Amino acid sequence: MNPPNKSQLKIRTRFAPSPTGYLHVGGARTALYCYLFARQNAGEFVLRVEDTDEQRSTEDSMRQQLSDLKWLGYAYQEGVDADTLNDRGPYGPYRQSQRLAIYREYADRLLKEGKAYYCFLSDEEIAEQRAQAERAGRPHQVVSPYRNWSLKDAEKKIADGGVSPTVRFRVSDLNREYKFRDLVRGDVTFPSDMVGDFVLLRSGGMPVYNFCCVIDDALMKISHVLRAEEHLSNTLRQLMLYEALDFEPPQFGHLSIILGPDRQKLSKRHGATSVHEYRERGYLPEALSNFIALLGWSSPKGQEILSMSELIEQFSLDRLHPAAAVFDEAKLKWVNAQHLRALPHSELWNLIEPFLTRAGLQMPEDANWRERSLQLFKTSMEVLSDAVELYRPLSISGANGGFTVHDEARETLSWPSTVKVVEEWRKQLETAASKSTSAYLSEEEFATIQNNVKSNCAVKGKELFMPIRVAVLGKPHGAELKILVPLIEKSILIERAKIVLDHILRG
RNA sequence: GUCCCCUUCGUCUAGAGGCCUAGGACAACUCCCUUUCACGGAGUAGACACGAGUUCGAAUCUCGUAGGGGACGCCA
Repeated sequence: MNPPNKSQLKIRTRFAPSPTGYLHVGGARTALYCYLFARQNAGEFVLRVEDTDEQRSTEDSMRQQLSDLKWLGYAYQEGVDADTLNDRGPYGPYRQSQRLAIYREYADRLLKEGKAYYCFLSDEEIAEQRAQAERAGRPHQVVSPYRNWSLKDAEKKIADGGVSPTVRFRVSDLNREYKFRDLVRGDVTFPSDMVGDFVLLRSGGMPVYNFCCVIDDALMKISHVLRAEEHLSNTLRQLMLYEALDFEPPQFGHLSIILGPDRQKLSKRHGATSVHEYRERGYLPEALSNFIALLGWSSPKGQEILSMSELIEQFSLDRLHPAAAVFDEAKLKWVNAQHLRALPHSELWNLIEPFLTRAGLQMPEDANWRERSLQLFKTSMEVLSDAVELYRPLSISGANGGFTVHDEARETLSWPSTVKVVEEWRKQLETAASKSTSAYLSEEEFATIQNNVKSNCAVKGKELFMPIRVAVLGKPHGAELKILVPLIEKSILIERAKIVLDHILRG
């Protein structure tokens, strides 16, 4: 169990995505841990949108990310609502672009107290400085000639017009070490000269990440900041700001990053990186959560398959692993398959149906038919989209389920007995069709037919089953015939047998 | 380049100085079940990055080395 923060009883976590692109699986994991930790401690989980990058932020992206978060089920008490995009909660607004006045106020305060200053350096001058530092092998830090200007002089220069300065934090006077205890890494120490005077407000007045982040976390009373490891060194700047602003810092925990198979930071060139893609491919939200939870955390019971409520119950900060983890899709698939199989059939059907519909397939309405089909296919599915190829031969939407004789069938078709078997299969089906008005064969009828084929053709084993399966599916491998065949209309079976016969005759 | 972080089977991890002949899971392989495919079951193989130290004893503590990652933005 995690001890409460000494100065704050209420645990409050936040997830603060920037709406540029899709929700990344790494972001999802951060959100998950924040959610789990808050839930487990009867705390609050806040969603804040960090949209201070005017160029790259889009409302579309925000909407998308919030919708993916909702799909994952990480409900937050406060923040931007996924459906209405309206704020919810007492510490709003929750979009940084709507908090500009707040940031300005604190910037003015720092300016007045001499902890920050106006800087008139141009992009070109900064680039030149960096190039020089590079050549000299010095740290790439900005040294502003304006750092010693008085606020009055700077304000006068601004009043004269023609300039739009940035506001920089004055770290150059600081000369000390900043220490903090990271929730996942332990004690971390940074020397203050690790960073140069950094920007608080851009020349347009738009604040910068490190500045907003500190103000918002403090104002929103966040107790625990769990975020990705790439922010570890930002913590130094933020600690300086907490001090300058006289805010009490939260507890920080820096989560290891997620790597691709080549041990580089997971990115698009590794394949799917967004929650959205996994959603579209037919992964279950509980399974994705289960899998990403295990990337850097382990169940104290050694459990591999955990439901959301088990995650909430078992999660703890002290089991967070500091090393980077490789995203292994094979294991994700396995986890998904486990969750899939545990689902009640009615629910499973509701989940696969959209995939079938999107693929243009149509299945019988009959509940019993659906039940039998799921029974048959459930163990062959790892992701929901696997249902498409499994169900395609059962579609009643015309075009005979897209039936074709598959390449895999070549060997079976080359056997001398195959023609005989398929021909007999067709004959038996036609007889059965003429005897009963039911569209489908019963399991018993199929058994009888199969037996007739067996004795009339004097074949058994592979020579019996494989040709029949080719006549049903177009390939020799697949589901068990005695359950599969009664799921397909007799007329369709007859048609397929004819197609296969035709195929053999044409060579 | 500078600073910070990290390092156990191919992958995710367990491991808090003796319970470690290093455990589990995915993947791989073998066998069993099975008319096929899958499911399921049983097994096999496979790791403490390296080097010093501390200690009676080190995967576990310390220091170095190497490798990987991150930061050094008017991105977040």
